[in-house]
Amino acid sequence: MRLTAKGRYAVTAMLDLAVHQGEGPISLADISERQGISLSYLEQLFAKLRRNELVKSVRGPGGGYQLSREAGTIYVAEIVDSVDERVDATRCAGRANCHHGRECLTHELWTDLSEQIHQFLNNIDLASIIAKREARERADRQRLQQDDIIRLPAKEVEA
Amino acid sequence: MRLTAKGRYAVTAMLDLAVHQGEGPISLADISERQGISLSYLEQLFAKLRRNELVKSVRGPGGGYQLSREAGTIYVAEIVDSVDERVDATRCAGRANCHHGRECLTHELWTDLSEQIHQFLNNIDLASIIAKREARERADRQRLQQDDIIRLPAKEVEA
DNA sequence: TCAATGTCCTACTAAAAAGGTAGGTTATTA
DNA sequence: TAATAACCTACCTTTTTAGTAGGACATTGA
Repeated sequence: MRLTAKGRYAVTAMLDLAVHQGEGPISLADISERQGISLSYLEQLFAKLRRNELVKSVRGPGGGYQLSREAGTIYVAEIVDSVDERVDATRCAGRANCHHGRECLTHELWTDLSEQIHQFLNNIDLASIIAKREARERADRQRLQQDDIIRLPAKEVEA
Repeated sequence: MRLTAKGRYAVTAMLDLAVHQGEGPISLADISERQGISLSYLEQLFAKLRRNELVKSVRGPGGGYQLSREAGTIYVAEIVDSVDERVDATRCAGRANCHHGRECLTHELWTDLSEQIHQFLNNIDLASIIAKREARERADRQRLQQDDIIRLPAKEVEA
């Protein structure tokens, strides 16, 4: 599991699509402007996202991209994997200095951990990221209203 | 949160230390041989790990490195952060095209997610990675013994 | 029909990061 | 005092990142 700027761009762009879902196809030019990612770079990323069937495209004027599935069924791990194409492995399998069997121990520990991270990201879908944020904003607004009504000193509200 | 080979090397090396904890200082040469990471590269990584007080060193013959704390109190996120020194930000804060406020939405969604990942890795300590593996191995061994005794067909055991 | 708008595709490139070399100095031990 | 191993700095090669350039193809609407 790698997690670089490339993956971040892809997730950000997919979130952008999710947020504007239902407004018809979204052009990469729009995303480029909104998210500050170069158009050509987005094109390369979306070529991969399309090959992995995470988005579908509409060509021609008024065209653009849409999520190919519901935002609630697209998981972060899929997105990251699509654009990052794990060269990975790096296993000591073919290594000369890894002959005693027990030596591989921590290598395997790492792959175990890596698998945990992957599963974690495989449980976070686009819709829930958006929902989580909206819930937080609602809570923030409510807290502010309470402040207005009860006029608690700021310090107590913090806690 | 970045997650590259660099971070993997660091975590792997730290796991190696954790596994050999109690055997006195472990030299980087040992880790280099066991894990297949170049000595000089390890030196660079451990300079950072030491600055972040995750390991302590003993110089001279018989010297090496040891975890500065119990393996159960060292978390993966700390290790990754130590060596990866997030250039990060990449926030649109100073961006020209990010003026309408609402435009930043997905940027913020990403940082939210990033924070989630960070918290996840901040809850996994070295000892628990090792423990989890040992538990699994015990389970595997027991299953094998059961096979021996009951002689179930392999297919049923799988399920 | 044709110009505009978009995806789609390939090749190239500048800059940064990853990963590794080289060549030391310093502290410690036997 | 020789060997060991941390510690430090500068450099270098390769890979990856992020972006450019230039176009072909599909679709729309004027």
